[in-house]
Amino acid sequence: MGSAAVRDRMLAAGQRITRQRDEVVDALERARRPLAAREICDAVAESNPDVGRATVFRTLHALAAAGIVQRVTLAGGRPGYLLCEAEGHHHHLVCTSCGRTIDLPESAVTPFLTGVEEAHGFTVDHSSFDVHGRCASCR
Amino acid sequence: MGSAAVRDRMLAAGQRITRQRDEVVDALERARRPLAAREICDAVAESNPDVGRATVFRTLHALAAAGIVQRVTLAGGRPGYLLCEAEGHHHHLVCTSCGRTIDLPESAVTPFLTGVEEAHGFTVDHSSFDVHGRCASCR
DNA sequence: TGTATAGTGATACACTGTCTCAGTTTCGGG
DNA sequence: CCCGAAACTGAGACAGTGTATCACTATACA
Ligand SMILES: [Zn+2]
Ligand SMILES: [Zn+2]
Ligand SMILES: [Zn+2]
Ligand SMILES: [Zn+2]
Repeated sequence: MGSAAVRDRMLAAGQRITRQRDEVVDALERARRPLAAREICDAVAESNPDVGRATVFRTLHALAAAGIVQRVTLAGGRPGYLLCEAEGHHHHLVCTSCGRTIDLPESAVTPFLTGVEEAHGFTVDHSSFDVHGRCASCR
Repeated sequence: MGSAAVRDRMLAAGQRITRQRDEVVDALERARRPLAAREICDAVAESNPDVGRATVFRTLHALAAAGIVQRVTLAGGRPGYLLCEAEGHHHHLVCTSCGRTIDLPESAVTPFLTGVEEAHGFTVDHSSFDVHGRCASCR
């Protein structure tokens, strides 16, 4: 696994460390930007052609459940997977130019959601924001 | 077309009114909640089995371009299509219990996005929020 | 009514994702 | 270090989403 922290979080979630999961994490670490499922399959197949597609999806699911990977929406509306330093659920700004992402601190999001809940009598269970644009270095 | 307003907006966008597009709008009007592409295809096929799948997708694209239909994310992450009273791009709260949606006024969203832009030197081109939870009447 | 052009249906294709099932691997305990 | 329960895997089938092509048709507008 990429790091001991990642390893521990997988084990803590009752999940096992396998060769295949290593490959998926490695692919995401090398990219340092969100990848489409297809890109992950291709990257993994390059170092180990025997890894099945189903395993890649299962791994992404397991990594997301452990809070290691976040599912984001790429420009064009297609889903992508992102390996994050930050732990737990959070939101991202996605640069349409360089493809990199910026973590959005929860402190910026919580007041907004609270306001929405109060204004509409709505209880938020889950939220995910797709914010696309240009990062500071791409302007 | 469902209403004269919808008809005019299609024409204003250089788009034509066809029997097939009528069926799609009717299906969405009857549902009064976001529908998956598959559900729309099924509903349309019920009243006119000769409408092709490709046409349904093209119609949804055309309706979205005219601001008549909004693409939202259903519980489970699957895409859905919603016929909105409100014109133009806006965001929604989606109730995981009854499936209905609540329009989020831009006045609630703009300050949040402006704050994000200022805090990160980011220029927002497009945003879409998936907010799932329970509406006032489902609690 | 005529006509430029937008729209259509069939079909093929690519991507995302789930499920099953028999066989394999991992991890923790003894 | 070995064992076994349980997690994991690969293959393959299946379903949904969405785009592209192309010959044909219908619409809007003058
Ligand atoms: Zn992140
Ligand atoms: Zn950038
Ligand atoms: Zn709306
Ligand atoms: Zn509700």
